[in-house]
Amino acid sequence: MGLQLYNSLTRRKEEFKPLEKGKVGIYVCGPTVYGHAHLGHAKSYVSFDVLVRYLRYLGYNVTYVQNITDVGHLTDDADEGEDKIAAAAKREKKHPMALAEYYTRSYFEDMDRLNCVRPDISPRASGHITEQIDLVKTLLEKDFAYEVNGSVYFDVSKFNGYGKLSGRNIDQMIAGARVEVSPDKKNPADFALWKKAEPNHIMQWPSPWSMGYPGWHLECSVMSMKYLGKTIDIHGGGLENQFPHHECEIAQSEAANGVQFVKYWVHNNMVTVDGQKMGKSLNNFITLKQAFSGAHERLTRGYNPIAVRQLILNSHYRSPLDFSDASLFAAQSGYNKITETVKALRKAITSDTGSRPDEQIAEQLTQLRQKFEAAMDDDLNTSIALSVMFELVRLTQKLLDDKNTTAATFNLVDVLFTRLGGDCLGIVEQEYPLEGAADSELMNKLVNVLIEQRNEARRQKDYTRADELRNKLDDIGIALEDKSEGTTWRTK
RNA sequence: GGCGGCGUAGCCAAGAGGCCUAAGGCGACGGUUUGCAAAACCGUUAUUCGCCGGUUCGAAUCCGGCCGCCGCCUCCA
Repeated sequence: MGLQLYNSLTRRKEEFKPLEKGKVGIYVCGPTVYGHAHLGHAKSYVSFDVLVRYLRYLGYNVTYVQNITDVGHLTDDADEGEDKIAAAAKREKKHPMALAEYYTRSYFEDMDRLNCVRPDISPRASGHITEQIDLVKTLLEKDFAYEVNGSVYFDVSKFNGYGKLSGRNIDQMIAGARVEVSPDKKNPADFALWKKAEPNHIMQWPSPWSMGYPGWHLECSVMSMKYLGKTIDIHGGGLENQFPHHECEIAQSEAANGVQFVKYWVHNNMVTVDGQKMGKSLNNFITLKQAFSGAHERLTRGYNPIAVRQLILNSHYRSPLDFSDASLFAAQSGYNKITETVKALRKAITSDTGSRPDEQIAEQLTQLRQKFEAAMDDDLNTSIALSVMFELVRLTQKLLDDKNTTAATFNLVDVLFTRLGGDCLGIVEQEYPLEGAADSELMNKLVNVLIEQRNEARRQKDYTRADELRNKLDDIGIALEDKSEGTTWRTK
């Protein structure tokens, strides 16, 4: 069957076929870096990360491009308003480029923690001004655009495919327009390709029309073309960008090149927090740093970034996802279960090279792998893929209880955890640091001193003392577990 | 006003005409284990898929109506 992807352009699942055999070019709309990344970014970029990972698992040579928007994205509608970066820079009293750099780093940091693979290319809009000017020139030459007072607009009426992605028609939108239309525009749906800057605007560049800056939609077209070609395999982004952003990208790209811009449009759905749209005014706006640390009044604790990732993968990328403390808590428990199982499994793998894997188990593992792949092939059904991981957890625990399980069998199981849970889903790590996550060896030694004290008390049958030690550690978030091979600890 | 989505157990969430007397996770409860716990394991937890009607031999899945929730259309991932 092969990978089926839901294509927003055709509104149905289609078999994925790359333009060039064995190779995939994918462009994903990146963040506008004027603030820390939030839960919405997490859902979006984890979803596309899994797509990229799965394409690579299938053997494709993937080029993953994700832009960084550091200029041109306005705070207001109808191409009026301020530049988001400029506005935030003023607020934080920073140079716009310093602000963009700061939040770009913050973004990568958060994405790293979510275990998202870095894009192959992370182009900045501000680094592609000349290319953007060139595209505007082409559109003017081909009469798809017009200049007014130093600004250039795309003439939507000249491009008859406008609306094909979002299923809208221009007349409808004019009727429903709630915004005061710029007097410069011929048609309310026209959008800015180049904006003339006010003299005090820091970010401005010379162009044939004015000192100014590019319109927001332009950067994606330009950078997509530059790094992946005039027609690309996959373009991803959030559903809210389907209109107008992606619609505008299609218009300007196809008008300029005369060929199809994108073969498969993939859109992921939005998040809500406690059942409502996430917004600063609702006090439910949660950044990733807050989710990881727990520093938000809606959260009772901090959550492991991979647990956040796992929660995202628990539902389908095209379904909306509601974040709540309860859903995060549930994901954290599930994440712990998988992680602890993998750790125990890896501990059980010895250097015994002579053993052979159990054939029945090998057969079961093959079936699990097939179920996983079938789920992922079906438009990335990560919910089922994740359930396979839990089936694997149960099987592993059974094998761990069985003294006859060979090292070779454990190895086979680990291969599945590593390939499916690790490479594809990104929830199983290659290596886990010391017991207790990010803690130092010193910490480990320290806790072991206390464990030794408690075990001494237990030997003396002084259970009051033993329980007191355990409770005190529990209070500071360290859980002790007495196992047949000794007492272990982990952070909660 | 225009466009779209959703409503499945206490909670999250798959399933999209017969394999469903409905995956998986969380939680809860009972058991095994334990000094007691924890973790792990075993078992229980929806005869039913918002409501009402229809199509069909057969519907959670298709159609119609109603109710409820949400999103986009304006910056957002």
